[in-house]
Amino acid sequence: MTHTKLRPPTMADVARLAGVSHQTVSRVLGNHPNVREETRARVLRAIEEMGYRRNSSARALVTRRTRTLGVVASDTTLYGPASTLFALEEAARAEGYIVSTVSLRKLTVEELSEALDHLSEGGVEGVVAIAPQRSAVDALAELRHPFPVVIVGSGPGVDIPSVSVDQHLGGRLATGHLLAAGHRTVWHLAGPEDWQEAADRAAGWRETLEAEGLEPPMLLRGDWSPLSGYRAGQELAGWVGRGLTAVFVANDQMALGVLRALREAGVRTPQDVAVVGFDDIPESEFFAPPLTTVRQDFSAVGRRGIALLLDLIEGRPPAVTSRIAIEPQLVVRASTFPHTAQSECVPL
Amino acid sequence: MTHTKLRPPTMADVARLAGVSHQTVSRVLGNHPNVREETRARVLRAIEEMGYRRNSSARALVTRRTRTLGVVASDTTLYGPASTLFALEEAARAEGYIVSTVSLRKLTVEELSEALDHLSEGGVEGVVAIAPQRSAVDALAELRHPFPVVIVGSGPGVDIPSVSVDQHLGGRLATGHLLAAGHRTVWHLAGPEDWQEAADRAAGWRETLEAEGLEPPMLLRGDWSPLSGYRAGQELAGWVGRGLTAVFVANDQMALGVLRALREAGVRTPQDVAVVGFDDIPESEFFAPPLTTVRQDFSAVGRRGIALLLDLIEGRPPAVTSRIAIEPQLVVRASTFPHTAQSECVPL
DNA sequence: CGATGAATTGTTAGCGCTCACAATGACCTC
DNA sequence: GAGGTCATTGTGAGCGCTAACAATTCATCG
Repeated sequence: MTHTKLRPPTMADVARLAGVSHQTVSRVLGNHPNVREETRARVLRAIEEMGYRRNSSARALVTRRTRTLGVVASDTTLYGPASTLFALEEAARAEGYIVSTVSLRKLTVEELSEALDHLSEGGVEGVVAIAPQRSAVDALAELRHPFPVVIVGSGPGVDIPSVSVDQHLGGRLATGHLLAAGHRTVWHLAGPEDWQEAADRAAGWRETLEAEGLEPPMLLRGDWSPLSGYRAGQELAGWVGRGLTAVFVANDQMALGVLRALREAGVRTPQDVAVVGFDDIPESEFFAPPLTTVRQDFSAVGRRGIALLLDLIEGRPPAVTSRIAIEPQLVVRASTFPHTAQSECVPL
Repeated sequence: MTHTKLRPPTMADVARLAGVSHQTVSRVLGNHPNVREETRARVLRAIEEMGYRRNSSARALVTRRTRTLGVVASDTTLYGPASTLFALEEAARAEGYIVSTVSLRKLTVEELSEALDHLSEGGVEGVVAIAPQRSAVDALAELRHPFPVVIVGSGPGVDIPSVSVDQHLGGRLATGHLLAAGHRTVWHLAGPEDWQEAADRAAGWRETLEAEGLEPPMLLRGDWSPLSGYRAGQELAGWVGRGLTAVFVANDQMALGVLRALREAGVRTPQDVAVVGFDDIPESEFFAPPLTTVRQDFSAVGRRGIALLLDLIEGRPPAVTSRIAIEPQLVVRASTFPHTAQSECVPL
């Protein structure tokens, strides 16, 4: 542990010790080719000896590059946002960028505006916003900011570059799977109205039913929490025996609540009602019963998001398009097939 | 959206437009008292008009303060680390600091060393390490770094300032609760050996039993995952009828796996075996049955961690002590009392 | 009415680094 | 051996800001 309050050594100090000019030290640090091997070694020794580290502020001042990206997120203790955050940081670090994060409790215009200001003070070169609500996207579109912004987690909406998972396809996969299993229709417990993902999943569900000439049953809404799923589950339990045999729930946490409500109502899963979730959180495999769900590749979202943002920062034309959609994947478990006792993905 | 590639306006540009010196602009921005009201207004108008923002690098260079803190974490998609991360960022932002994060997959010496280097390049003034493994703490103690480091999540260990929840107390609370409910003894499924938290929880469990003159039963180990809990649960099921009526599981995710294994083995919870978890993840309330568990105040950990780090950075003597422990809290649900159908904390 | 001090504003000097360019010297070529 | 090339190193300027000090203005008072 070495943290003296004295002024840390500068490049000039190192240069003096190594008997060269400060510029030569800079060249060594910058891996400039034209430095004699012996000189380089001497400089490196001096750096080591003094415990020298380049002053990032001075460097940033002259290069006009802070190599720092910002991320704005909310609900970061939930699996989805947490995974996205992780993926973004990892991808950014691989490109040599630092990531500064702001985690909001709510994505209101005021909070978003403050967050962007805060990050701006931190000197970020660009920002990724994990903004799954449409209202947040709209707010973002209105805000002025001196750097490029990429949205992650909301599909096409306003005119801001975005990366997201193809939620519509996810909804089709889930619904199609249930129909293929022989169910006459599929009910849906959706997420909050304002969420783009919720809307897209619901749209995928509705269109799949309509493509089969089926009239979609009443749509229920939750707020992503297990509690809201539990309440919806109680309502759903009342429809068992009146045509309800399959439910597509818009996320795994709500599905957990639904499973509990059904269980408490004496409804068996999957014999009486099959349930499909969305997200594939690590716990899903161990629910009662293990949950069939739709897995999203957050890592890909993170990589694409960072790549897109860097394109924008560098002024390059964005790689392919600036509206990137990533394919989700169905994971079948016991909550839809009574005889699939275990996961098909991670066999026990 | 305003991000031109032209050089952004400088303080001098603003000064020219406002008809003052750049220093006066600096004074306005710094809320210096001795600026005439009319001048201040003129400067603010010019700032507004040009969309001026202070260059943080130039500022940091001269003040020698980046107002940036670093956080190193791993397993950030898990509830505990994610909550801690969130709390740390929120606390730091409240103090006007930016937070740069590095999320590692494993806390090896190499990864930690690279992480600290990376953050150092980012110019952090100090770092909070969410390092629950003892090996990580040891590694941290050996690493040289030019800024103070605070550890969060590992109790007293090496000579590094730390903030953590009193895991030992948590273990006592859980075990005491089961004994008070009339169980003759309590089994324990612990976390990985290397984790300080796991060791502390196990120690609390063991000492509570020993204080009652009881010989602690065989200790089982998992890796925090539901899968490892499931496997341990299968083993535990074999001991039912041979003195096993209560299990204290070191986290909620493993408890989920235990519950599933018991259920599959035809063992009822809590009638045959009572189960207590640890963490109080949002899902716990909806497990089958709802899980009695120990809740940790991550928000307090975050605030205290940041406060401690800032004390160190400012060179102040740390507020009280540099070994802070925060009290956890028992949350009783149906997995220990058959007749408590619902949570006592969040009534449905 | 000129002196006194407080309020307000301006001037100058770096912070530590990179960039552009200049200088040096070794080594060729004709 | 004069001129040219290349590799290597040094010099000077300036990035945009704040801190210290200097200068100016203005109200106040003996």
